[in-house]
Amino acid sequence: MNKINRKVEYALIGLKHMRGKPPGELTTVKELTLHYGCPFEMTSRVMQNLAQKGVLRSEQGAYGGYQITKDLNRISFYDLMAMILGPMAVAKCMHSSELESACEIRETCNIVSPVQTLSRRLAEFYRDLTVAELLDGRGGSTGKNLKSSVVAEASMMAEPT
Amino acid sequence: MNKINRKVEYALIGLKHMRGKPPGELTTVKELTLHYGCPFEMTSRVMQNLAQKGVLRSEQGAYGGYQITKDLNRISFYDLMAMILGPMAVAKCMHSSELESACEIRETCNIVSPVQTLSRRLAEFYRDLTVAELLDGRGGSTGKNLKSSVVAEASMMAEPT
DNA sequence: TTAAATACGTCTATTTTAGTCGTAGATAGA
DNA sequence: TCTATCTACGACTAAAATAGACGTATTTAA
Ligand code: SF4
Ligand code: SF4
Repeated sequence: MNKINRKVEYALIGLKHMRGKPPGELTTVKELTLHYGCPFEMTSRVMQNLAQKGVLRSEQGAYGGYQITKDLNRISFYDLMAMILGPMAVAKCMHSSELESACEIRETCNIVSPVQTLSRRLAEFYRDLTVAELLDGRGGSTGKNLKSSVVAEASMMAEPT
Repeated sequence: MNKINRKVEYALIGLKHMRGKPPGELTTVKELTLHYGCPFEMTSRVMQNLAQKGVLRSEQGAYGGYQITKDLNRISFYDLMAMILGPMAVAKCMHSSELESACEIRETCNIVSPVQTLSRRLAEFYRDLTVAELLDGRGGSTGKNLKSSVVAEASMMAEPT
């Protein structure tokens, strides 16, 4: 459950790879597929997305490739996901302005407010986490959780049978 | 993206419904399907899961039904999801003890550590959020985000084209 | 004895995600 | 100018996860 999207992983792989390079040096998609075994077309598409959003600069033609142009400290993980997957919608009844794609239960639903709460807080969480923070690995713990021992009780449980 | 699981929604619907009742009064699945239009079999299964985990008490036979037995303040949203969906695995390479279901990229992957970081922090987030807190709607904001204006910059963007 | 409920294994349909194919366009260098 | 090598992108197919249905057994109050 709650699996991270594969495209987003490829984005992280690419960004991590490019970060370790001297400034100005380009990276081709082929290079990424050879190093990490990620599928060419998909990775290519992801890089194109990031280029469109201004995170990368693309250079076409022979000896072309991609290059990071934006400070990864200024890009939240939320942004990264949104660039690749579009805006986050935690449930069917959100962002569905009109009738289209709305939830068939919505009229009688008693948890719209809770779900909106969840959506808000989850977005907050993702926006608060920068891509640089993630890639640099200094994400041990928020330290915020010293008070949560009250909740930990029921946490050990197996898969539903 | 990041859509909440439907079964979990049905669980919340059921719990919210039962919370509004006088103690001792039972709730049938049929009652839930009539009130909220959620599918009978699925909702039934979800309630069975919650009963097995001790959140609900089930009474069989005619005039049977379900009843909340555990303090929802002591159940994290993480727990609720885990009861219904099993343990959270943010990526293929996690919790896959042996060769089975492991990521085909794992040997060369350069982002295992970042992904583990994400996993840890996300679990922390979900464990820190109680079901009661969610259902009662007092989940405005964590107030923790006053420092995140630096990140908000790139947040307005449309779907990938 | 019966009606109404939970319990649960298995199956099918739908939706989402992952990955491929084919082609067009840019550019450095021979 | 021609070619190798790259990005750009629309459309398509395959695989996996999610959502839901069916069938049947068991429990229990009336
Ligand atoms: S169930 Fe309620 S909350 Fe979930 S999508 Fe439908 S309406 Fe929104
Ligand atoms: S890509 Fe890297 S992080 Fe993601 S699953 Fe495979 S190994 Fe784990």
